[in-house]
Parts: sequence; C-alpha cells; structure tokens
Amino acid sequence: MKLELSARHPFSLSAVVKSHGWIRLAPFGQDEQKRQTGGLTYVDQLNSGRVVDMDIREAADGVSVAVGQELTATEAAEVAEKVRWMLQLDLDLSTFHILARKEPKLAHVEATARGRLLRSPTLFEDTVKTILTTNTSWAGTIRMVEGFVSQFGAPLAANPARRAFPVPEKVAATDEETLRSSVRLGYRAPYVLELARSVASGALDLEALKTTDLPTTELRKRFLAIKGVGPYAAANLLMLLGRYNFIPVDSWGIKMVSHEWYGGEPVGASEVEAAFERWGEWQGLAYWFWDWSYADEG
DNA sequence: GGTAGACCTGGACGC
DNA sequence: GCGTCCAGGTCTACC
Repeated sequence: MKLELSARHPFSLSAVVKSHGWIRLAPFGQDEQKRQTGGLTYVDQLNSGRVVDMDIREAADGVSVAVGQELTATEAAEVAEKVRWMLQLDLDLSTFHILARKEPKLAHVEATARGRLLRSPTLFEDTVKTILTTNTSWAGTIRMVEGFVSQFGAPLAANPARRAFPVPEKVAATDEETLRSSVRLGYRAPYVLELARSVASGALDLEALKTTDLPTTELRKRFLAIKGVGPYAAANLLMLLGRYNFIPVDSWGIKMVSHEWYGGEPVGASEVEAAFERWGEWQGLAYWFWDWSYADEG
C-alpha cells in the first residue's frame, strides 16, 4: 500500500533525516541506498495492534510512504498522520528563514530546507530516547535503544528481527532489574520504568503535550517533573515540539561555543545561552543549525 | 538558588 | 587480561 503526502515548502526529506541522530536509533532504519537518496524506514505498532513497516521516500510534492501490508482506511489515516508528525510536513519556518538570511552562519538553512527535526510518532518514544542520550556516549544510546526495542517491541510478522518501539504498557509490566541488567540501562532503568508506568496508568498524558497550548515555560516544568529529564533533556523535547526558546546545552555544544567565541577557553551553559539569546523564540534552531567553525565529529 | 558527590557504562590507557 | 580513569546529564542532600 502506498500513500502520497504533501509537504509545506521548502522541504527536503534528506534534511529532516540528517537533522539529528534519531535516524540511527531503532526502529528507524536506513540502508545504503536510502542513505544516498535520503529515505528512511520505520517499524510501527498501530492502534489496532498490527505491526507495520514503512518505507518513506522523497516525492515531487513531499513524500511517498510504502507500507508493507494492506491497511484499513483507519490504519492508513493513522500512518499518514504519524508520518506528517514525524517529518513535520506542515511546519512553517518562513519567519526563521527570513531571520536566518541575514546571518552568514545560518544562510544555508533556507537553501537546503533545513529546520525540521526528525521525531518519533509518540512523545513517549522521544522522551525515552532523550533520557537514554543523557550521561552516556552516542554508542551507548544506540546500544540501549536497540536492547530496549528488541526486548519489549512487538515484532513485524514478516521479519521478527525488526520490531516496533515498545508501548508503555509492555514496559510497565517489567521490572527495574530487567531494565538494569538485561537491557543495561544502568541507573536510568528506574526513570524509564516510572515513565512507562505513569503513561500506562494514565497518570501522565504525555501525548496530550504534543499539541498543548501551554506556555513554553509551563511545558518545560512538565518535562522537568519527569525523573531523568533535566534542563538538557527538557530543552531537547521542547525543540522536538517546535518550541525553540531553550537550548539543549550538552558537552558538545559547550565545546563548540568555546571554540566559536572564546578561543577554546572553558565556558559553561550560561555562555552558550548568552551566545544565542538574541535569537529569542528561535534560539534553539539557531543553535542547532549553526555552521560551527570548529570541526568535531560530535 | 547553588554546589558536591553519586549514579552506570563502555572505551581508552597503562601495566 | 586486569585495574584505573574518564566522559556523559541528572538526582539528592546539603548549605
């Protein structure tokens, strides 16, 4: 089954895929051919319980989504809605692009259709993944997410090796020791377990925050109330929700700012924030897509 | 409100 | 092969 979805222009699927590291985390995938064309794959468990695989490619007016299974009308609508969300197909970045034209370090943004961030279909998935990026190497994040998905994700019938991201209920039913020792989440295990149980029980309606009109500072407080989510993680989640008032400052960003404006001298989070303060409600995006002078593999 | 120490893992390094 | 050190954000206790 194939779906055609339009995108607000300028749009580049490749730019979305390369926007950050999520593409390397299960159940996202990208074989060599898709790396060259900018496409991606994703395995998802639909509300009906069925696990489907999506093959997403750039098309004339947006993207085409090939689903490996025949879908009901309800399922097809769900897939379309999720892909629109994941790729931010409807996002209007024209104001940011106008501002970026005046800054040489951001002049590339509009021409290359950058600005969108790849995100997961659910805020639960993005929150778990964000927690698993904290206080570890990128290789560690990949390993933890891979273990988490392979242990608790529902398998694709045609290829059980490929699995969807676990639903909260499945994770909630496990215990901390399994998450620590088997999935090797370390001290993050109780954070992920508590999050899953809060969402599964209905105590925390995480998905409602995707479209809430709460002020950004209030939304940030909601994220900071989640165990394992601190200033960096909260800012990262806000970015994914299109709120760019806070910068997800991590050690890499501190290093970049240090070399960009302080001659490599030690700086802290406050210097990073000060460097982008003038960008106001767009500061997170300005930071994210800044053309850094200092070369680093990040 | 600010700060020190603990948390957990894997990789780098020295022996 | 083994032990030690270090990097990576957040939490808790304490001031």
